[in-house]
Amino acid sequence: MSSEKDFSEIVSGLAKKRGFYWGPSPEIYGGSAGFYDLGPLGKLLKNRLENVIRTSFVKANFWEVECPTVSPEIVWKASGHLDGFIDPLTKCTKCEQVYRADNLVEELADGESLKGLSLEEMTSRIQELGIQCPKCKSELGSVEQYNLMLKTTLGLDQTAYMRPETATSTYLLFRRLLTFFRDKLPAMVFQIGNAYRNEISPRQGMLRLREFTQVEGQIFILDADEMNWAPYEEVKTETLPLLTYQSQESGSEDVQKVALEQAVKKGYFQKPAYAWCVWLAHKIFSGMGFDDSNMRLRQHLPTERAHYAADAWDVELHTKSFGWVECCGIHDRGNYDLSRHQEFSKQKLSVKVDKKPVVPNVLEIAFGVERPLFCLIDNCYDVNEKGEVWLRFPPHLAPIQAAVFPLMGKEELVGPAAEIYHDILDSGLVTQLDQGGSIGRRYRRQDEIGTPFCITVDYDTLEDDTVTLRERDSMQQVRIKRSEVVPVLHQLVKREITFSSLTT
RNA sequence: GCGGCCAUAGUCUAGCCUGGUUUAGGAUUGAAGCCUUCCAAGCUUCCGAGGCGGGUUCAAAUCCCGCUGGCCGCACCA
Repeated sequence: MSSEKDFSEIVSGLAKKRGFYWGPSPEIYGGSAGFYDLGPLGKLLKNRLENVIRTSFVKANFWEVECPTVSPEIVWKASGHLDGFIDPLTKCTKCEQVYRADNLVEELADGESLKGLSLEEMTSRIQELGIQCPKCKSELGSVEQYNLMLKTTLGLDQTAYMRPETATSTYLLFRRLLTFFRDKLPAMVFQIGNAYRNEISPRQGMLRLREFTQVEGQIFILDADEMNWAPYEEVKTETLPLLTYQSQESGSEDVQKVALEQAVKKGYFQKPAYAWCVWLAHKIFSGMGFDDSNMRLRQHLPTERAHYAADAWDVELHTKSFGWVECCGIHDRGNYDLSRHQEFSKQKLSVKVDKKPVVPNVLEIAFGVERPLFCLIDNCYDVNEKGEVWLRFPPHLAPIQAAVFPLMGKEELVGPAAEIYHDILDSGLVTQLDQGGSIGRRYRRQDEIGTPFCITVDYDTLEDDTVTLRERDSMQQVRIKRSEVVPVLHQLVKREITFSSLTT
């Protein structure tokens, strides 16, 4: 087995070679870290993941919205991103090493903290404490803020920011949504769209991007409903692969399969509605091709979680490139966001409960699409001792679902192959017609981009109207009637039948 | 952002140290053709490269500097 670093390069090499993703973009100008282009196959794959996500949310009674990616400064003032999500940085005046001012103080001065101080106060506090650059013992410069939002300007002079999360833009719709949902809570909406973070130094390719597609599902919900949640009752006997904070503190990475209701009983989840959100996140990731052998739900340690959060869990996926990768957060945001926007916008963002105004809580499922996209390619990568490569995508996620070949490039075989190709295309599947090179080479090409099924037209086809259907993973073939090609492919892709059922 | 290492066709790589011998070599992929009745077969032909910008020199892929990007370590990842 190759080292972890080597493997991520193998994955990226294949992705680049076969048109999954390219970068950093713009490549012909040298590229900017944290930006990638999706090639034709990568875009198909991403669309398939987004379709799974969209379908899962819709089936769970969420409604989709889309908001602008740019909002004026006040929005981010209210959300807390402008003041709260800055990093106070200080730079050594001599060696130019940059430090997080708050971390540096907590580390070097016992019991001291910069929490709640202004930038000027932080600077003078560091001087008072006599803190110097740990590296070269020189004086540190003044504390400055580094905001992770990308700044822009609307019109001539209105300051605005690219959204660092889609969630905030969804919250701004609360009054409209309340009307749409006819004043009834809970209200469930989701958004799939781009978000932007001006990372100081993006690394690890597709895992840390400055522009990425975010998915965020929101439930606007009242206290009482959080504890009494009908959808939870329907799934509470299902099990989830949990890694609790207690096991982590005891140094264990062992996942326990725990039924949802057991997890609530044991206090891993405080609220049934939150537990259901964790279940839904797990279900969405299962649909995206990950199973419990490479997925776990990890509870945040008490030190990691925000002070107001009773429950805090992540979905993590295991990769051969980077080990466990954090891919999704399930958050109990309380009523912080709506309260803040109510305060800043002077608009009423409450509902009446027992004749009193109450600002609802928000439960959130949040993740980026590019991370599971990368993890799926990583997980599906397979290579044999001859160096032949397979991407073993589940059929419903494969960019190209079926390829059609004439056994040889003869006119009498190419004609029928082209007809079958068009039939498959018309039926709504993505397919490819390939007559270049030997038949073996063409099978291999499709293996390498993860096409689960290939159809080959040979001389028997001209006699008895049958074709061979070849499965990627087993490399087995079966003859089926030409008229069955389209329906059989659809059944295979939807996993209604297995390939082996055709061979008996 | 700091330190170390690095950057040659789509991909992997040779040459660089010791400047001229190179029309930058190979493998693989890709395209066209021949052959071929099912798993990267064979033969022929073809496409395709020293990141960007400066400097040194008669001459730079080769030496030097800057930028950009990558990897590793540190920091960062709300």
